[in-house]
Amino acid sequence: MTASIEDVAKRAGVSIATVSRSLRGLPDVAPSTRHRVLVAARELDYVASPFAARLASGRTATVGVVVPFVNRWYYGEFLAGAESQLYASGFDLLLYNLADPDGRQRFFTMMRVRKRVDALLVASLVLTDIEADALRTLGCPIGLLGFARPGFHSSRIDDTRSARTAVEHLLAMGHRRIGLIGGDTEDPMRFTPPLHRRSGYARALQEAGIGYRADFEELGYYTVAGGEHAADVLLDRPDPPTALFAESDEMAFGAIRAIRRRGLRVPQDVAVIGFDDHASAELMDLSTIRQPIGTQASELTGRVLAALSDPSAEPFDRVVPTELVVRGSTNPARSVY
Amino acid sequence: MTASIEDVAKRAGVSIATVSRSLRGLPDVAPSTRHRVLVAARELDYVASPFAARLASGRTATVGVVVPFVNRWYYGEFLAGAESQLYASGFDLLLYNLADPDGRQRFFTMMRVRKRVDALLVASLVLTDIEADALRTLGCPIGLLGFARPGFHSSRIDDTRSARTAVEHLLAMGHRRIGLIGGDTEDPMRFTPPLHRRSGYARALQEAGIGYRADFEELGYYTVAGGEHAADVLLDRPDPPTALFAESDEMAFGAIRAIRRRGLRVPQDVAVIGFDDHASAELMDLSTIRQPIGTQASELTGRVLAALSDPSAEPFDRVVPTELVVRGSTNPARSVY
DNA sequence: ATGAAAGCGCTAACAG
DNA sequence: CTGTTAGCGCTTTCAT
Repeated sequence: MTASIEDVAKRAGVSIATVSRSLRGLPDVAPSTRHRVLVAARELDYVASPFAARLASGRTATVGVVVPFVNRWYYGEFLAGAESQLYASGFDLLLYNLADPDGRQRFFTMMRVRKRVDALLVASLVLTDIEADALRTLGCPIGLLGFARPGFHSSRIDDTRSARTAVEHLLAMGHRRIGLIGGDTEDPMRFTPPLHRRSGYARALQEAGIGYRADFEELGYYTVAGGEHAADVLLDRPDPPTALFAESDEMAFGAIRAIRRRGLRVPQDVAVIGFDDHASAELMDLSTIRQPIGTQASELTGRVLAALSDPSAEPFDRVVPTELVVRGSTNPARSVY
Repeated sequence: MTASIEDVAKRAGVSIATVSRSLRGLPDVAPSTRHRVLVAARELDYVASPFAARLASGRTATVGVVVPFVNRWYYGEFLAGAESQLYASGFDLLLYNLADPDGRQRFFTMMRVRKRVDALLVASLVLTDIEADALRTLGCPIGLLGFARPGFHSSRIDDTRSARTAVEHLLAMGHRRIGLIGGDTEDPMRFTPPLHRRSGYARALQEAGIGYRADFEELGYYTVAGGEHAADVLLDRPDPPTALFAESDEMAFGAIRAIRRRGLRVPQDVAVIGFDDHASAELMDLSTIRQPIGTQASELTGRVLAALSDPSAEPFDRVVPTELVVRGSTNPARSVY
């Protein structure tokens, strides 16, 4: 088998306790001793067994990361941010992909994470009380991406304010009939965004003195196909909207497609604004709200790791700013085509 | 603290060995005894400490998954496939995102995976001999996604054959001047695809009796922006191509954009075909080669897990079929707009 | 500054 | 079928 701490101890002529101290960079080791240990370890190509260390120390040096869908752009970005920081800090990253309501249920009832992680990062889930309780029983710091909840750390954007900004931009471009393509607030996966983005939309209209019209709202289910269908429905109205606000870029892409398929032009006939600044938004020349996922990911990860060293640390809730990005889908002057 | 195996043993009035057997479903336990143990465990809300079990058994019940970029569509799909299978099989998934050449180097020199996994899944990396050796020292089954290598398991598509199919489609549509937007075969991240997709392109032209033209080949670096620039260069030639084969859909998206920005139409003025069947390919109405990532992921994961129970299992190399998907970017009759 | 020794919470022979 | 007993390879007091 591979070398153990005892082999290193023998070779360096010290006790295993000293090897442990030396290798972990603990104080109270004579420089010369440490050097000897380091050399011996290198010569034996020694790596400490993480499991033995975890069992003995009670720390797992592992952080669990829970995402609704690994294969969606947004969560990929989040993972990239979290991973690099965790790796650099010496933590292992245990991935949990919920994938669907079943997977979500399985995750929260089995709680396989138990005894496996020092901390947990959870992305974009509107937790039920039961789920929140399940997480609390882990007894470890937990970071929430996208929404706040008492007792948890969080990093997020102001969805309401940002949605309002998007709609205000449409208003500023002269639109008065503005449709909404949203998510299902009753969706079994219960995402965060739909709730607040929708109210931001409503607020902007209200402040502009425009009455809310239920027939200008349609579900797009946060997918391209859903957005396409929603736009079709909205544009079939007798008095169709001249602009559409989609709660996600994916839905906006679908909307653009629906508009073009009707032989209409974006933005001259119908303007479209999305939300997220998806990697393809620039390609689609889509105006949108840019949110810094990397920033949210690293701040969240950083604070959760900090909470590990200082458990008395205040739970924090960071709201990072978003930015309106105007492209050709709302302003013909900006069109790249 | 939380309940340990001893607490369960006491409560059930048996030895810890019996608890261990009962909970793991091992044979040679009286049904009544097992039942008593199960009840006691449930009452105490007991979960075995994975680290203690790993230390004692030598098995980690963990699989490492290495991807070049978590935040790219292709790897998200791969992860989704691998995760669901690993989770279902009771394995933890340790994620490693290389992100850039530095990260890659760090991964292969530090080899932090050592002593942490029972098996490893590696996506799309053309391994150097040194890297391959580093992996071999892990002494565990290793599955490669996207390319084969002696001593490793693999699941992949036939890139050469598929690229040929793509170009043959262009030829069938009457094109004779076909440009290539490819990846850098000298790229520090050393992806698999560029090598073979390029040769498939060359082969198709050759068989059609069309000479290879170096000035019809341009690097797109597997990004949208790169594809856009490459298309611009190609279309600036005195005698520009009438069709473009991009080695990835992302590059094809960029190419389409470049074409439209010149006021030209796809496919009437310049046809475009990509590769992958990216989630946005349908949206962009892009003809492409569809490859079943989910199938590759699950077959690879399955075989690697099988190798765990039967280490003498033959290394396997599975080539899964791809499919030409014709859309509006090569055939106006298929256009959805 | 260093070592001895007692665990950490399991699994895996080996008895019986 | 069940219990006893060694470890697994570390970390962590507590001495010295």
